[in-house]
Amino acid sequence: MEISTKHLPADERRALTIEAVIELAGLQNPSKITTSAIAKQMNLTQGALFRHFSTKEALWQAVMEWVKDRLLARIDQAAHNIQSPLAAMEAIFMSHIEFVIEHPGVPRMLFGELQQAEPTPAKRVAHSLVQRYIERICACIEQGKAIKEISLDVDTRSAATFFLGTVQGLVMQSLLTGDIQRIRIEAPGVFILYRRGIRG
Amino acid sequence: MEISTKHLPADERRALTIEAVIELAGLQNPSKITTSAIAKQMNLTQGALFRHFSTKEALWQAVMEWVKDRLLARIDQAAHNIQSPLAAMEAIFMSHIEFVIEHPGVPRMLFGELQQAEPTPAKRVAHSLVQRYIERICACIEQGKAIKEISLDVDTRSAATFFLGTVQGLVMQSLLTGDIQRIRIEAPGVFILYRRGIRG
DNA sequence: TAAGCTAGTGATTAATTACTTACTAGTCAT
DNA sequence: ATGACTAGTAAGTAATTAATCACTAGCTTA
Repeated sequence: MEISTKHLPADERRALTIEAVIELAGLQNPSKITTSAIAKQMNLTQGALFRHFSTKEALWQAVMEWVKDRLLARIDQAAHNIQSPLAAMEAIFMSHIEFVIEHPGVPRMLFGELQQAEPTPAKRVAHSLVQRYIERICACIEQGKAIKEISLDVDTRSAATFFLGTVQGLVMQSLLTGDIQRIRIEAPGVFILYRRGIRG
Repeated sequence: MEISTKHLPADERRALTIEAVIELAGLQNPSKITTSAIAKQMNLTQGALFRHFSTKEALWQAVMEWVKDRLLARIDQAAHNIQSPLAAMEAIFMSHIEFVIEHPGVPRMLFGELQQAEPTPAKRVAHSLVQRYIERICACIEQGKAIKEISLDVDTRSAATFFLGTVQGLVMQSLLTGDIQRIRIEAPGVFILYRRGIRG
């Protein structure tokens, strides 16, 4: 239909810009994405971007907020209405993996942003995303302990960090093989190992 | 004694340059380290660097080679003379953690380099480092299976990826807290979880 | 001590980058 | 249709970056 229309309303253009950044982040080092590259990706001139985002930093912040909202919503929905904490964690794990497969640039941006020396606005958002994510995993683990599904001598916080590290490890693997789809196949096996590690 | 001597022999200067890069990588996003910043870190003019490295890319390759040699040597030595495969893996894990604490820039550079779109020389080296690392972990796991220390229904490759991911997760945690030392405290607990996951 | 080489300086360069601006095309309400 | 507003263009700017170069200080050896 309307492929590559010029003159879009501002909010649509903003949304498209964010998507363009996330797509590019899947193809190259996120911290090397230039405003020219973003503009090119969406058939726009470079200057036009600054009509919608006052600075590049503001754009990155918007991107991280998009990521935060979507990812947290996704895992919340995945865990919704699942009684068993362990089963909820498995659902969160798998939905996170699906999210990463859809948007391979996301974990790369997250990690890159957390590395930033100065506390940029985007880093702040990334930080709060990870913290909230870990809080939710911690809550599952505590519930699991309460009903003896999870071993009491597991350190909750360590196990939650470990959970996220597992995803990160799968992402690293995909960077090595260059094949993102593979992590969908490997993920269940890796989650089994994780579950055996914390089970009561 | 000889603090900040000028006019060093070329190989000493090369070594100091590599160390300067690794130190800076612990403080800021590795892909944003400029040649000026490196020179400043070692009290040298920017142009002088190019007497020792033909391009910045060549410098990065040298850095990754330094990392590869040191890290592989470290884990090999850690596993040396340990009979039990599981104990060897624990020794490798802990020595890797110690290495990361000494050089927090290293895992950040590794991950960043693997993200590079074009296959730069540095990326090639990073790639081979990770592959060799994983091969060694795979070998331990296979040995462990042979003597029933490790469960036979564990997928060797997944478990090896998982091993590295665990380290990566701890690094991520340190980026969040800003405290590298903390991972030394958390590491043993996390390894216990890992071991429980694969134990026979 | 003088010659010869090595390593460092400091100024310069071309390319790239985020951002600006003067102008213009497209859209929509009246 | 017209006018007002919105979004896009294209050219430009200042700052930063990797790399170069002419020159020089300082070891080393004869």
